Amino acid sequence: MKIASEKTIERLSLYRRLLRVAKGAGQMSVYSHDLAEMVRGTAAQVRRDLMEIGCAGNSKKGYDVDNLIDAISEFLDSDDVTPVALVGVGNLGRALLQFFESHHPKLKIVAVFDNDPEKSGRVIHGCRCYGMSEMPVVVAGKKITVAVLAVPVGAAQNAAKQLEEAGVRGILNFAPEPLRVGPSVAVENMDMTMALEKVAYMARQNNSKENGAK
Amino acid sequence: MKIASEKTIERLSLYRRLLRVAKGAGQMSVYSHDLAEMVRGTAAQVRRDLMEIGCAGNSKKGYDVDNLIDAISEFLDSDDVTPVALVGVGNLGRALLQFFESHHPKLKIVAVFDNDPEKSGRVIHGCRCYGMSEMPVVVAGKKITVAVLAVPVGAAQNAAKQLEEAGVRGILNFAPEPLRVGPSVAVENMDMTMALEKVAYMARQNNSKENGAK
DNA sequence: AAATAACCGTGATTCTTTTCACGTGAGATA
DNA sequence: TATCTCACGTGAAAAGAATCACGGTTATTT
Ligand SMILES: NC(=O)c1ccc[n+]([C@@H]2O[C@H](COP(=O)([O-])OP(=O)(O)OC[C@H]3O[C@@H](n4cnc5c(N)ncnc54)[C@H](O)[C@@H]3O)[C@@H](O)[C@H]2O)c1
Ligand SMILES: NC(=O)c1ccc[n+]([C@@H]2O[C@H](COP(=O)([O-])OP(=O)(O)OC[C@H]3O[C@@H](n4cnc5c(N)ncnc54)[C@H](O)[C@@H]3O)[C@@H](O)[C@H]2O)c1
Repeated sequence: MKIASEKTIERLSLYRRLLRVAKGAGQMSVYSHDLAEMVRGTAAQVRRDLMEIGCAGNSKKGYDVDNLIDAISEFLDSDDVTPVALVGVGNLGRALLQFFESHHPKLKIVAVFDNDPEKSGRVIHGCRCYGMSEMPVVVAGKKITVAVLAVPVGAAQNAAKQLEEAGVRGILNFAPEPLRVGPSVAVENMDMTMALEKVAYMARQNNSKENGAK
Repeated sequence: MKIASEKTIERLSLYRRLLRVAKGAGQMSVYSHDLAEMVRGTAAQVRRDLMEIGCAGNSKKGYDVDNLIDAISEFLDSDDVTPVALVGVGNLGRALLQFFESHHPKLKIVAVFDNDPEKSGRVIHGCRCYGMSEMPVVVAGKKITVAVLAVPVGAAQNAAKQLEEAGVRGILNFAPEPLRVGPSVAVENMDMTMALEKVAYMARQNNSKENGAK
């Protein structure tokens, strides 16, 4: 399968979600400009993204919603459910566990890890919690390749290392700290502190634009 | 003050955080390549970013850590503490509330809103919870311009509208749904579903790269 | 059946962001 | 003091992403 740019992948994920709600509302087909409007982008870009995954519409009815969803799914998803590990079951970890429990058909959290001995062995939201030392065998046993990392800052780098060694190839990192891992591990950072600082900055720009300051 | 690209702003936020830990470890100065290594970028880019905010180092000792932190802070932060609102105090909202309570000197959540009458009037993590109808007066009264949005999908667009009307100029949105707001409101999406799909995709790429499939 | 209109597919273009690479200057070395 | 080294500052080149714009196709209208 061809490879697409990260930006395109992000947008495809978005398109699919919006297409699903459109489908739920009974819509059978969409135009590129409809999709564009939904994601606040341009029609040309939508068409380009869809072209990347070799997806054709026709000129009078646009794209068939079902087709599109299937095409995007074939591109983004693996054929079977992808097992995911969660590391760190604190406030955020628990929220995430519950959130992903329901929201995704193809991504399933199948194991959680925590170094708190209180938690080891317990079942949280239907997931057995393992100690960190059990990671290699559990990860290998369940063929886990993707992990969500929600441990405190100081512990993130180390946990990432352990995950890498256990065979994980993609980490969604919530700790506000860049991870050092080998080139065969993809890391995506969800840095909320950064995000909030950014909106605060931009809000201030907007504000002073309004209030006179040229 | 000059305007910088969003990417630059993101990196500045990251630099500052890493500089603070370096400072905590007693380091007095850094070279551009040190910073670059920390953020997994290039030295040239670090220098360019710092140039943007008019920040000079000298050739033998690099950049002074204290100076840099101050320069970035002057650029990113407002002079006084920026008051922030949180809308939606569910699982995620509570975690965020607790998280930001401690972690940031210049951004402070000063009010939370929820439409659950159970929560109205209660104090959660030191924050008074208001009903949605009280938003206009509270936001105006506390001069809030930035909000964190953590309500369920169906409610996000509406809440965003209310925030906009109340005077908010920047929204950090956790609902997996693009918001339609006017051009004077900056929106930053924290779309975890998208992020997880993305790492899963990339992990799969990495995996098949390793296992033969050219 | 010809004309019209709307929208897709995509080469070419423009705009943005990143990287290169080299002149400069400050301290170390001899 | 002269030279050497190393990192900064930055114009120029390269790479990457978004937009433009137009030919082609398909349904509808006259
Ligand atoms: N809470 C939030 O809303 C929020 C927001 C943004 C970022 N974060 C980040 O997410 C991470 C987790 O936040 P949280 O609020 O859930 O923290 P938390 O303290 O509530 O939970 C951390 C969990 O990790 C476990 N843990 C600690 N050290 C560990 C280790 N070495 N190995 C394995 N597990 C370990 C703890 O037992 C605990 O269960 C932190 O890095 C935090 O900065 C949290
Ligand atoms: N929980 C997670 O880890 C997680 C992860 C990613 C994204 N999200 C998103 O964040 C949002 C919140 O998630 P959550 O898990 O905290 O949900 P939740 O159901 O636990 O909390 C939602 C809160 O919003 C309040 N609310 C509902 N309708 C409202 C309205 N119209 N106006 C004001 N408040 C209203 C509810 O009373 C509740 O307190 C959702 O959009 C979810 O998709 C959550």
